[in-house]
Amino acid sequence: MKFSIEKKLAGTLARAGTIETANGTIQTPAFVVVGTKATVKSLTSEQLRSLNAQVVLANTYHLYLQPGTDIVEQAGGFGPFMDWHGPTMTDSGGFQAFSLGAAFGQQVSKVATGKAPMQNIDLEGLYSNKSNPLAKVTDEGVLFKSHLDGSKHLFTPESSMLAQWKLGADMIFAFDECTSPTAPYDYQAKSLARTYEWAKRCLVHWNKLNAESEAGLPEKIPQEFRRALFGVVQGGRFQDLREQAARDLGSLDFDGYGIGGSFTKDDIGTAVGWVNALLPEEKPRHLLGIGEPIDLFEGVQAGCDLFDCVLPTRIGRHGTLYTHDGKIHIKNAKFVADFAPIEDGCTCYTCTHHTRAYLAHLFRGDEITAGTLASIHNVHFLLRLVEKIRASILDDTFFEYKKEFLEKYSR
RNA sequence: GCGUCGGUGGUAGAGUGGUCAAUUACAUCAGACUGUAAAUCUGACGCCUUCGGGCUACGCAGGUUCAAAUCCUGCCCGACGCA
Repeated sequence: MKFSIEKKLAGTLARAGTIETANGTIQTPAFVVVGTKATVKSLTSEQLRSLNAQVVLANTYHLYLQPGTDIVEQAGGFGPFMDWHGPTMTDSGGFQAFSLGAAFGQQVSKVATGKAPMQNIDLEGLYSNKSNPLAKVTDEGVLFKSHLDGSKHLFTPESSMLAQWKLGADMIFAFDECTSPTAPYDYQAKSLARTYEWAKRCLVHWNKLNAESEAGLPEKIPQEFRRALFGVVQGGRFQDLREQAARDLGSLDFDGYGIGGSFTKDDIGTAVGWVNALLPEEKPRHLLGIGEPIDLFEGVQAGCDLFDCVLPTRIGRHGTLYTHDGKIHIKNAKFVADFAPIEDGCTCYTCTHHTRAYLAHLFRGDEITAGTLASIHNVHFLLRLVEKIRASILDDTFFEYKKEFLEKYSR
């Protein structure tokens, strides 16, 4: 992998650039579509190509459990397995330490909502084993109970590197602990220290795997074809922890950085800015799991190059669609006889072929095509949005575009 | 015509003297979802309310009872059986 910065936006941390990989080039900032189990839910790889998706991210935990990393390796990696031949990424399984651990059975997500996210949460319950979670974090690694069959599996930095090696992505993430936005300072600090130790172990093991695979080769693999390892910055909502993590990880020889973990809706841009101000400028930064339109503007402005998010496909499947005037719930009664497209002027397949009334009908009838058509529209919406953000950096109209978009979107 | 069974909220279908404005499911109306335990989950769902409660309701009309969706009588309607 090779990252080049094409243009920096004056007065901000934002930049536009390119990431070259063995499987193609990514224009950044870029929105990475999430294909957890080597499929973007409800979409075929052909549809991803039609949408001009640039890069797909799969998940180590899910593919390790099913069908198993060896099967994926035999297929040539998760990209070829799913007939996706562009750039790829895999997440390390670290997020599942959160979603199957502290978040299990709680109504917390990685982005806390509300003005006082630390209140009204049962911390006692969160950090005891009351909710009987499927993941338990120790210094050695994370002990998972499979959500599929209850079987137990230990993920360590080393096993995650090996699994990701087999999954074959161009860019992979270090194994980290994604903490809850409700976790108190003491826990965040303790977890951060652990994630730092894990980061070093990941680096060592990843280098070992690479060295072994290159041993028999006549010459060294050129940088752009080498597979990349991204370190993951944690630290919750605390400035000192975030900055410490950025300095510590920034001094290690990672190819790029992921920014993970906890935020509140209001501090995404701020907290990310703390981090990116300290991370090495010449390496790409991926804001993990973030993808509301507003967050994308904030993240870019704060210096992020890559974003991934399940929202477009998840909320799409559940009947919520993006428009430039804000989100709409297509199942609402007012759309049953609305024969306009989801959004006038939208060039996606769904909008150029189908009406709101048809979508409303498919959703009400529980037809699986509803999820597909909605996902096509939502993914198209976010991909085009980030493309426009990129263009606005290149021609110095970022702030005008941001203002124009947000005024309409959040009106 | 006789006999049997049955008529419950938008639908299906529980309940068979008080704890019933009535289990549940579906439908309906809304909401949530940010490195996917997610084609998922949550709330509302007779009318009114100062949120204490009040009112009207289980085919219709009467009756028994302190109390009826639940028991009795008549009527109307439906299914099946016998003529």
